Amino acid sequence: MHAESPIRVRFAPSPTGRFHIGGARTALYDFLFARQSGGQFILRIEDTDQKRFDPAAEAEIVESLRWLGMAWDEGPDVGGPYGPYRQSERKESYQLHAEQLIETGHAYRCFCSPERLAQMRQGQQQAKQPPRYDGQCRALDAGEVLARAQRGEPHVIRFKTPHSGTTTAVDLIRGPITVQNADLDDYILMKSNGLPVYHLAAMVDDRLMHISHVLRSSEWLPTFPLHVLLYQAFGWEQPVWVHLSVFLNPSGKGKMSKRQALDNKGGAQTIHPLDMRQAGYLPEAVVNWIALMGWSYDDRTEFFSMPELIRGFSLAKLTPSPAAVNYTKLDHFNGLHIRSLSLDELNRRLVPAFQAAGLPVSEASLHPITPLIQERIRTLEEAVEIAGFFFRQDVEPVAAALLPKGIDVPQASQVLERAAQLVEQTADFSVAPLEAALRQLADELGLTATQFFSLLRLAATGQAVSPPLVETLIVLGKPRTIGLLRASAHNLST
RNA sequence: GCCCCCAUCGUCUAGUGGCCCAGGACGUGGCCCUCUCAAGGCCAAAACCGGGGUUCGAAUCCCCGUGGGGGCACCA
Repeated sequence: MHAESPIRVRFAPSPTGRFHIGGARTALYDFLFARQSGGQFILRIEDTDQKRFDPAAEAEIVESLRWLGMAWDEGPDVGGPYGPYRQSERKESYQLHAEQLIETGHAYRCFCSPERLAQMRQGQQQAKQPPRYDGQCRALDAGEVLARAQRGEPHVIRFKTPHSGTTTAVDLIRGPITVQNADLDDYILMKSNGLPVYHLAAMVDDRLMHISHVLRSSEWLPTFPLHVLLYQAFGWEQPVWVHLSVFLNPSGKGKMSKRQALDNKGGAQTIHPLDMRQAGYLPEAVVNWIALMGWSYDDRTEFFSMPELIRGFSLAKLTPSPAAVNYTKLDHFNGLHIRSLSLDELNRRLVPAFQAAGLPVSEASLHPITPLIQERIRTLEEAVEIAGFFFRQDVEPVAAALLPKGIDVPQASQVLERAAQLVEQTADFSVAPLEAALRQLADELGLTATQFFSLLRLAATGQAVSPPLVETLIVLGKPRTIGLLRASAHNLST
């Protein structure tokens, strides 16, 4: 806890499933804190559970963090001075530390079978007792233990939790938390397969990797005292502990989970960063959004770029209460970030969205369209909805049933023909003159601008909603505009 | 059942004893702008969980309730 010691933080996910925004936020706070303090951000993979291990999960973690713009200084792929950075590759270290605990009287070997433990737990639950190890192996004779172990009898190593007294664990944002040691269990530290459990592995690694601040989910609060006890048993100085609040479902009821997030209709509500990428969200927006769930800067500033977050982040402004995920706010941030992008940058990011929809778009062909839609879209996906017609050859002619109020079929046909003629005769096909000419024509025809432009919009785009019409016609070009207007005029006259 | 954490508008939050009959943002409603849709501008409704203390004074401190969340695995 020395102020002078270098700041080192780690994000230590377990590769057991899809990577979600809860993990992303923990990583983000780690990253921000490390960057602003000139410290190191370390990625450590906690893969000690063979049963739940999923090789695809580590790839998703890496890909997600990269997409979100968080680079780590040490990790399984880049190495570092305290590697390896995968716990499955650090077995010996855990074994050594467990042995040390046994030697110092802080741990013991337990030969109880999983079956016996299950039975014991069941009995305790029926008797409305808290399920805890009954300590049968705790006082085993040293000679017997040695003999059984040497014989190869399967066993685990348990922490010898004090039966009396209290333990105080200090969380940076919650203050001291004191518990009765009697309420704690003799937790398993090493499984019978020789692999450590989180409690041992994480503490040993944090120590060996010189982690100065531990930022982790508040799911660890219940076993926080055990972790402190472990540090004390080893005689180590503790890091600064920071437990981050959990994310709740949008309803505020229950911990955020995949199932409930997907239950909400609307489809776009995913908790996975990579799905957000696919749905047309900007990494800048996702980062901005998750940064503000559990942390705040002041009483008014909400828009942040990554550099601004690095500058403004502070552990002191973290909040301890759980936060319900709010997707409309994500949309809002995405809109803000889309509008803050340069035209060229937005253009570049828009191309893949159109291509994913099967439209033949290039950066060059999209270039004149991007400025027309920048302030109209909230996701990159929406760009396809609003401007996809530019690249489609199958725009439907106006149907009689869709005509704007106050215009009948013969009149509509006539208006479109007149508009086509006007376009044909316009020498200077640019915004100001074309708009002036069109408005004059609307006037001559006795139509309001809304009626007139609505009709043209339908004919030129096949949509009731589009970018500004005059600009749209210019991008479409003279021949295509004339063709589209006449196609509808013709369609309505037959 | 036991243990732990949390508690300000619907949601995210500001607030660390007087600046607060509580500020911002999203969303919602209205108005303006306007060729549609947006964007933008203006306005509005909307909260200190309850009860006891402490104090000249409490959203802020303490206690008790209540509510919500988390945990109680040879998972992390």
